[in-house]
Amino acid sequence: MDSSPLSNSNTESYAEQVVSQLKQDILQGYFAPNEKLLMSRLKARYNMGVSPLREALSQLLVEQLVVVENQKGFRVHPVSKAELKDIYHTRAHIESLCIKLAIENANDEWEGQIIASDHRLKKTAHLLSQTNNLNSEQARQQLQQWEATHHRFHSAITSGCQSPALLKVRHSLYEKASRYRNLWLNQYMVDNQVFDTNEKDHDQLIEALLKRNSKLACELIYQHLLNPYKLLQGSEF
Amino acid sequence: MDSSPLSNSNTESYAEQVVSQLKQDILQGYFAPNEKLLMSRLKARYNMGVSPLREALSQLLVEQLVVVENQKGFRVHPVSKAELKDIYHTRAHIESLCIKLAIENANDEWEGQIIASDHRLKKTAHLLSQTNNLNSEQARQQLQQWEATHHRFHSAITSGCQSPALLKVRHSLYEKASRYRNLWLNQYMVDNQVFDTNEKDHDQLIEALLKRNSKLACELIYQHLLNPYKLLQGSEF
DNA sequence: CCATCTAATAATGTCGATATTTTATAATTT
DNA sequence: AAATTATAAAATATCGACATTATTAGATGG
Repeated sequence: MDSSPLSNSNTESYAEQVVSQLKQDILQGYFAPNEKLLMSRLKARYNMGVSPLREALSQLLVEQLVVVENQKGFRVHPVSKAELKDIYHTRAHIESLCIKLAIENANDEWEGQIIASDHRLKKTAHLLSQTNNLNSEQARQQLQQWEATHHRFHSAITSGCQSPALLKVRHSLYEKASRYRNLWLNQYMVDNQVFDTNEKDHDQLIEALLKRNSKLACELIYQHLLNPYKLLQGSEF
Repeated sequence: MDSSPLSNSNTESYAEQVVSQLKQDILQGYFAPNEKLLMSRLKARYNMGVSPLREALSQLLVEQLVVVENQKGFRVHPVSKAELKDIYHTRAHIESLCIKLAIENANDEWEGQIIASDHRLKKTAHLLSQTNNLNSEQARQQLQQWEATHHRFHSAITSGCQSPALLKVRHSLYEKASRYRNLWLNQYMVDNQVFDTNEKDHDQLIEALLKRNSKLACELIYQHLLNPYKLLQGSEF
């Protein structure tokens, strides 16, 4: 038995470690879309040989975060307006489906998690609203915190669908959508108006959820998830 | 330019080749669920070194066809009744969604593909109905042919949704469902009754599609895709 | 000056070797 | 005899090296 509660005693392989790092670096835009991923550079950055790197890239290949061409190595998956649209709309459909199923399985535990994560999110948003300069380093961190909390709120709702397969799809689409957000969302697009709208959306959604109004909840989440898309749509890149 | 019409002049890497072979071997049950995938054995079977094999396995890891534990190597992904249920139901939901969107985008080209692939499928089924012994080698091949044609029919319908992301999800779920079919479907479960029911399902579905009756079509496809699940549900394994 | 061919340089994909860890087997103790 | 420990065998994860292929830079010719 293991004394430390959350530690998984068996160590992670290099390949497993580098998957999450590489993924972060692609999602957050450290590597630009379509950028060639030189093995020499990756070896230096992550301090390991080619074998674990290629295994990690093979995984990201399936997740469509990188592309490969034989004898020409790996590149970061390109971005396009068409893919942006596809990802955001598919994600909206999928999460809508999650919510429909979650309402069918609704129980007290589920409701509790929603209320709790909504509360946490409101607190984080409140903190952010008091930050004057949204370009400061402090604000950057708080925004990231808000993002994480926001995601946890949505996860709390969708996890009620009780379908690992569907949740895995949802998560994959969330990641890809977040990449476009990180790449294309200009700083000045995020203002207090956005957070206000978000909070209103959530309040409406929660009301529909608690009333088990499936149709309305699905429609609300669908529109809610398309909000960032509408902002991104006009972006140049 | 390339003279031979379909040849992609750049050769496939070993890793790319072995992905599809390994996948086939897992989906068709050559490797049993949970079976340990010894590198020595894989090297001998596919005639290559560990590097391309590990890269291929890394891809199948993301597709949840294998699992890995550090320092203990790869195993075939286990099966369970819970996963069987999840996969089949999620697949039914996803394909239902595909059809809803396809009807929204409906056009003549789409209708044509449906009619054509339905025709091909009926011919294949007719051939099969004339085969007496369903256990013969000939029948086995015809059944596989029917499966492929059946899949093409459904692909023709769903491709109308025009969403690469959604279709990718659908395909992944199809593969995983086919694994359970191959592993658990007893020979004697497939009889002419099954094919008759299938044909009736399809006729109803096509009628709903052509009439743009989205609600009905979604309900029909959902039930249609759960048919094999109902058979498999009771299987021992 | 631009295009084409050639030489060099660099990067890729794969293999074999190695250190480490796990598993199987034998020996020892209670 | 069962359980524990020690030993041997096997398997894994990673690295460095090599052959092959792609890319770049330079030279040649139009």
